[in-house]
Amino acid sequence: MSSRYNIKETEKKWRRIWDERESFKVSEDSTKPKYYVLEMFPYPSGRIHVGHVRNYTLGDVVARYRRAQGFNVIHPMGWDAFGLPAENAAIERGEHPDKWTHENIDAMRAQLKSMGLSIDWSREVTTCDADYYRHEQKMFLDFYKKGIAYRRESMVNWDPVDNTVLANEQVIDGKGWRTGAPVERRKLNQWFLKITDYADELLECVKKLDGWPEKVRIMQENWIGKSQGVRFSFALEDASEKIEVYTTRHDTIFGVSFIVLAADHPVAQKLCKGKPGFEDFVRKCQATGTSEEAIEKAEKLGFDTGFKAINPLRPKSKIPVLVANYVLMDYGTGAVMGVPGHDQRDFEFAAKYKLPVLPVISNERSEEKSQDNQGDSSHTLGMTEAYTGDGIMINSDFINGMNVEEAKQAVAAKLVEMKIGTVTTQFRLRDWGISRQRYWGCPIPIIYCDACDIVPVPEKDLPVTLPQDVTFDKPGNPLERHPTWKNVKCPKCGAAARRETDTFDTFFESSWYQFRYCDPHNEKLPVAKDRAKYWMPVEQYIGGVEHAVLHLLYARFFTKIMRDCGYVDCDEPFTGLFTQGMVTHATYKDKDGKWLLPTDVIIDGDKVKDKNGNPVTVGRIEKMSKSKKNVVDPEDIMDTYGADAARLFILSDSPPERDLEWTESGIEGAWRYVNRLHKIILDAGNNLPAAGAAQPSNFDDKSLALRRAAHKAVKGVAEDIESFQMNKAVAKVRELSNAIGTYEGDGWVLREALEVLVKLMNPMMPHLAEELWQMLGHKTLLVDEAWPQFDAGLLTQETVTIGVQVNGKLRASITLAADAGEGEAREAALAQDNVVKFMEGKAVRKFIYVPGKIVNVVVG
RNA sequence: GCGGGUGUGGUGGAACUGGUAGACGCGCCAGACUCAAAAUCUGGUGUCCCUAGGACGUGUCGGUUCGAGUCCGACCACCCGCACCA
Repeated sequence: MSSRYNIKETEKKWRRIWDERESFKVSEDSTKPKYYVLEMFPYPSGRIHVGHVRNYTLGDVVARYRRAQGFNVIHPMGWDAFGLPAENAAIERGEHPDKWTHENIDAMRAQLKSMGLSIDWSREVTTCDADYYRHEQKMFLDFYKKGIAYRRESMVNWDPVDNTVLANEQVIDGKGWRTGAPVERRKLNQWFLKITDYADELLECVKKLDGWPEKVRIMQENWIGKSQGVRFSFALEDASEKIEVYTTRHDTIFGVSFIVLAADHPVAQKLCKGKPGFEDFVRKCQATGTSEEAIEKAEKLGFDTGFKAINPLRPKSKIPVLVANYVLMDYGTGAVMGVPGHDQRDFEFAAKYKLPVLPVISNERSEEKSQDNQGDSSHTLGMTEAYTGDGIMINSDFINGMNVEEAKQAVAAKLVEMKIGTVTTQFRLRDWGISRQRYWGCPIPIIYCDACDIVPVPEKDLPVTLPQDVTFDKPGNPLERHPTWKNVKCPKCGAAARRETDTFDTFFESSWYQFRYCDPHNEKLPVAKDRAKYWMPVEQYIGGVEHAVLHLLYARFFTKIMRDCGYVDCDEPFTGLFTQGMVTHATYKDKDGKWLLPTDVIIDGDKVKDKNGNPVTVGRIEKMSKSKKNVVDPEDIMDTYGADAARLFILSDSPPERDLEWTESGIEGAWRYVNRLHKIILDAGNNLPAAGAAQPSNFDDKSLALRRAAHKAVKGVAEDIESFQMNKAVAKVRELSNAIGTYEGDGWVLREALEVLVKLMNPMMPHLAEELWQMLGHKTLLVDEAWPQFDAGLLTQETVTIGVQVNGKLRASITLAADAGEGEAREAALAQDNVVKFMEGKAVRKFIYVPGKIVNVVVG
């Protein structure tokens, strides 16, 4: 007869029961308030990692808690199944992406199920299946009809050896990851969605998303980057071309000392045609990858066109025109006015190419260094950086003496009056490029015909499915070289035509899956309008901060264009958002400097060795990654300690928004606690009155104290879960179980406390809670039980102990009635020996009493 | 480079809107049980001087306040994102 808790069997048993009773299957129910809990769906890489466990545990706590609160909770799961890793697996191991992906999904589904998540698996979606992606092909055609989707040229990373497009991730130090060849920027015709048309709405709405973390809202606002500025042109001295620039710092127009153009700016191309060295320079510019980071970090390079531009407000001054690698044609006008005195990037460029610095805003530093600079200085005036703050305009003609804001107004007015400039609003946000030159994605339903140009695939021919017979033996897109797939007849004229061989960016799939879960088997529509109306928006979305900008912005945008195409009646997909931190682990290296898995390391006190007894170096605690081998396998963990212990540990130590350090001792501690809880109920079992027995008429002090603890926990745990402070919720559950563990007294009170405990721990450790609920004699399932109610009368304290300070330093503490007045507090405080001692006989100058908080006696 | 964040004992963290810093864990120490060990249970545990008590203490430096982990300014360290990884 073992009384020990059989974790594996018990957990399996409850999962089977939930499954049999379809406990988590939901449908629309107008009698109940709905609650939509969604975690970012996983990419099916093959195995779940601890980051997934954290994500889905957090969501499950919320889902189970809301369900106990009486909500009709929808909590679905699916697979973000298109993407690069499947193609890499195909290249490396010869496995077909479809097979590889579906096998991974099966493996990961089993792993996720073993976590005991309260998921409605009947709503599972897989984005690489045609019954999912057919709907986005239809939506794309609608976007095209409405002018939201369009085609234009844009830059990609090009590997000149493999003759293939590289993802930014595949560019390492400017070189292709497989070939090592220097990457080039190359122009390609690609599809875009006009997210810039929605910039204003996306900006205005994000400001109102008060269920989102402030930091994410700020990041999105900055990403959209609305600015007010002026667009105007510089004429050239010896050429008829004009150079249009956009600037938000038109106040510094008298400080312009050069103009820079993008290498592929039409004016640059024209002016420099045939100029010695220009072709080389353009090639050098194109040698940087397309990522903003790479461009910003690259050494600034310039090429003098030899031409001079004329400052429209100071026609006498002729300023050099250069071509530079830090200006991009995609941004603004592809030309920038250089103001090295007041822009750090321009300053660095000027310092390197010995361009003059003309300070036009006075501040302490510039006043010392430039007395009366009239605009022909040829040095940096000893300045070490640009001055970007406010100040008084100097060396600036009619705006001298104004501050920055006044100067902006005056210059803008002047340029408008002269009819050479316009005041404009500009966004940093660029249109969303959705074309990918890859096989494993959703085909773009477009046909190119020599006669009819761009022809949408007729709706009756949807979905355009991926051909299965593809090979990955050569670099590049297999669709491109498929013998038959791309050759079709033009739907309009019947002539020979070609399919688009690009596929969608995988952000396309993840931009609307939240809708698909509401109606996952609908064959006609992405989602029926009324179903979306019932379930949307998502009350609680949970995922990593790494998605703070791109995925979340695209999903918000997609919701708005689906709305405008008549699919749904929803403005914002996610009203509540929580961004979790990473999971980290210590790193280990053997004596040869090779990374070691935590399971290959033996820690004995402060000695760390490998399996052969060789010393191991313990490195920094870092984000779990395969490359550093500092990973633990959730399946191993759940096998050894059970899902509840894994869930508990994930929740207990760190606040969810911060990084979580996975430790062996931590998971062991959680496991011990799971067993301890089981033992507490087991020990109490026989001494308890039956469930539902009558409440005694009065309680002794000990009983009252336990009741207080239980009711306080009900309130506290609910508050903590709602504010996502799961670590505090766990601490409160532990406090309650500590109080129960030391309690000896009335059985009714003990049962009350135990039942509260079991209900409070249920969202965190659902298998154990269900088992304990049964051990307490209940026939119902805990998943169907309501969250306990607390008695507010048990939460108020009659007396409080507060600190007494003398001149701000704590000297004593006093216990007072909670509603004691200042007189009582003063009397009690001044009666304390230690208070008298530190007053040193001096008079009370000020007496501060904050009821329930503190007394501060100020003397001297 | 630009944008966003984090920093509290040996350790993960707690501290409500400025009011007794260290809840709850992990680790460690001591005790109980045991022939012994493991497991379990009980107690202790910021540092220093150690005396009932005191001094110091929330990344660093400065400020506001009767009172600062919390507010303000400057700095340091580390982390995340940067549009084709998802």
